[in-house]
Amino acid sequence: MPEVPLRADAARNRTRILDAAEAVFAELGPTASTEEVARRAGVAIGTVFRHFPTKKDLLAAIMKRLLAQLVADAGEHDLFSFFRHVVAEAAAKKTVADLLAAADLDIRLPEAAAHLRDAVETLLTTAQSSGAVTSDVRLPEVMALLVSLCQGALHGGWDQALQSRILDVVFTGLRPHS
Amino acid sequence: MPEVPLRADAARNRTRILDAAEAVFAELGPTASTEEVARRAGVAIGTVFRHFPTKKDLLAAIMKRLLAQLVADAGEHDLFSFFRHVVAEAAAKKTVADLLAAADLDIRLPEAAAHLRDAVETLLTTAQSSGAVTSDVRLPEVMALLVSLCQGALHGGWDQALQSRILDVVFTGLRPHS
Amino acid sequence: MPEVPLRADAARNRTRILDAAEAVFAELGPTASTEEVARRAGVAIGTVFRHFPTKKDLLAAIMKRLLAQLVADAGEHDLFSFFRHVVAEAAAKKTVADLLAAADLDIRLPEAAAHLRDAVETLLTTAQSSGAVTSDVRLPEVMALLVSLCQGALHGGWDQALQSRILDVVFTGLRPHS
Amino acid sequence: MPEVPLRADAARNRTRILDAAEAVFAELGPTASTEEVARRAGVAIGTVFRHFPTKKDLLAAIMKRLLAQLVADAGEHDLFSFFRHVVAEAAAKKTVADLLAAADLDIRLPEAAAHLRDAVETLLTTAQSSGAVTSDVRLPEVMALLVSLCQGALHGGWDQALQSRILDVVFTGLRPHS
DNA sequence: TATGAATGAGTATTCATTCAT
DNA sequence: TATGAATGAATACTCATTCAT
Repeated sequence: MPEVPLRADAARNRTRILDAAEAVFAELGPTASTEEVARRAGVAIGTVFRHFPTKKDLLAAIMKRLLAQLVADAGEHDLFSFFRHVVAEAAAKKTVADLLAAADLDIRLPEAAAHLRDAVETLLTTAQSSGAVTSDVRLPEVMALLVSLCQGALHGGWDQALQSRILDVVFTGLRPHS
Repeated sequence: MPEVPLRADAARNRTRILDAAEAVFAELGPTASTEEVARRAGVAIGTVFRHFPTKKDLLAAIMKRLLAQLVADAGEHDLFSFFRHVVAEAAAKKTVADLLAAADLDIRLPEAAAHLRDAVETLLTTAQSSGAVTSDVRLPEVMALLVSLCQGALHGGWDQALQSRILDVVFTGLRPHS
Repeated sequence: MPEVPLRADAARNRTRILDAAEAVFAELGPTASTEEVARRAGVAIGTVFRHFPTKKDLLAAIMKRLLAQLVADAGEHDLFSFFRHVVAEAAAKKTVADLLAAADLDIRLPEAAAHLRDAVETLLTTAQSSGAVTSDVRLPEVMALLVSLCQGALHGGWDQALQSRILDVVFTGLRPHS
Repeated sequence: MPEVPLRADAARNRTRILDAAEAVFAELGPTASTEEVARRAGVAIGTVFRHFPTKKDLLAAIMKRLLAQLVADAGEHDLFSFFRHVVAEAAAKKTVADLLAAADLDIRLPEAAAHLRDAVETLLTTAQSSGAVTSDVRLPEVMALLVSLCQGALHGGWDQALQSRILDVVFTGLRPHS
């Protein structure tokens, strides 16, 4: 939702660049070169910098988009299935986790981060109301576990079965216990 | 434990460099320059490269030492307190988590990684025998949770209380449940 | 005085751009970006390049206009007051001096330069006839002194009083001496 | 006179680089690329930046050396012949004038600039004592005239004879007048 | 004719690594 | 063996200029 609507071609390039950047940083980590992003997007380097004046801006834009997507996804999940979904995404896209965790996320993207927190809070409250999750836990530790698991999934190369068993441990920890 | 024993001064330099590198990478992340490591170690850059022909080698050496330390620490802990210990270390030293998680850890340091796995396996078996941990869980998910929490601690800036609540969720998930 | 008369709006843009360029280069020096000129003129970058196909052309056009203005001013001055006027302008507008001095001025703007020379020659002749200036000096050194003082004023940041004392030395040098 | 004496090879390179830089900037102006300086000096680009961490530092170093040379030269001249000498140098080396005039000279090289001012002051005082220069003029205007003439010589492409006639005007202006 | 997005060569600077002293 | 100067590839970013809309 850009403040000034872009020309059609500019908008198309913006998207292309974001897509390419997401892929490149997912594959090669955040030290990948902007030149590589341009190459993969099929545009000249200047075009990348016209859209994102700084590499940091480019990274921030990716984060923003990813977080917004997660927030949108939250609507179709309960807390546990949202965990599964996010962790699966993280395993696939390096960036999800890297960026979820970016130290300065709150600094650079306070709104986007807050939205995600809100979405998870809703899921948590619902889950607690329905008795699926113990009322002992609060939002911060739930967010922290989500982030941790993403990071783990990212670096760990877990297979499907293992991922499941890991999440089961955490879910058990979140359920009400006598 | 070098195969050919080093001259005393060379050995001293090796240690100095490792110490400096640990500190530098902990502070500035793995993109910190080798030059900075040399400066902090009080040796010339050439000396660093004589001992560790590659930056990767230097990073690997740090990992190896850190893992060895963790293995040694394992002896004085039960599974839960070991979790607490490792996570606390990770929060303090960027490197612990970064390196625990390094994708190519198994590839580059297969032995060191195996040793840590063995140590955790011992703790796990003991914990299961004593009934502290459910016999449902197996080593891989325990390792994965440990790694995930380290990563989370690293990037999350958790305070003491939050860290405690997070671990409680996981511990509950690991305990036997009716 | 374009050879083909411009449409009214095009002419207006041309002037706007020249005004903006003069201001921008005066403030930021000749390394200021053409984009900044466009911004300040309130036109798109393409418009600047349509009117002045090259940055050099834009600079040349400014020079031309400035020189023409100086020539016009000459009519209202004697040699000494003209010196004062030009030097004061130079102190105010970086460009006057920079451009007066541009190495390729004669090459790129032979006519405009010749006109200025003519104007100064008239002033000089008049001054010599009236006995205000020694008949020993000739046009080239007078022009050279004028250019030098402009350059000096430009870079020197002279205050009013100093500027006066500097000019006094030169004027004394130009006056008839027993 | 570096604080820490350099290794012989490093010192040799430092000089080479300064020489090359002086030539390059003289020819192509201060926008010439550092790469060109390296090429002309016969060293790799990294070497230039090891010696002068910033392009500004390199320019400052040239200035410093040039100013020091001028100060040294002052000892062998009276005021008028010093003027001649400096102006002749400026005509030959773009840099002398450019740098003499550098807006931030006082900011970046206060000592070097002060030394030159001192040297000229000595020459001026002597000239005034001997009656060669009027006691009306003071140091600031003398410095300003020197700088202006350098700038003029730099950009003007004056031939020998013209240079002489220009200086004669200024010298006449400086002499005692009835 | 005006717009402003796209191009791409060019520039300062960094840093792992090599090698002469 | 240690030193630290030299190397040079790599990288983020700029800006004059072109061209599709």
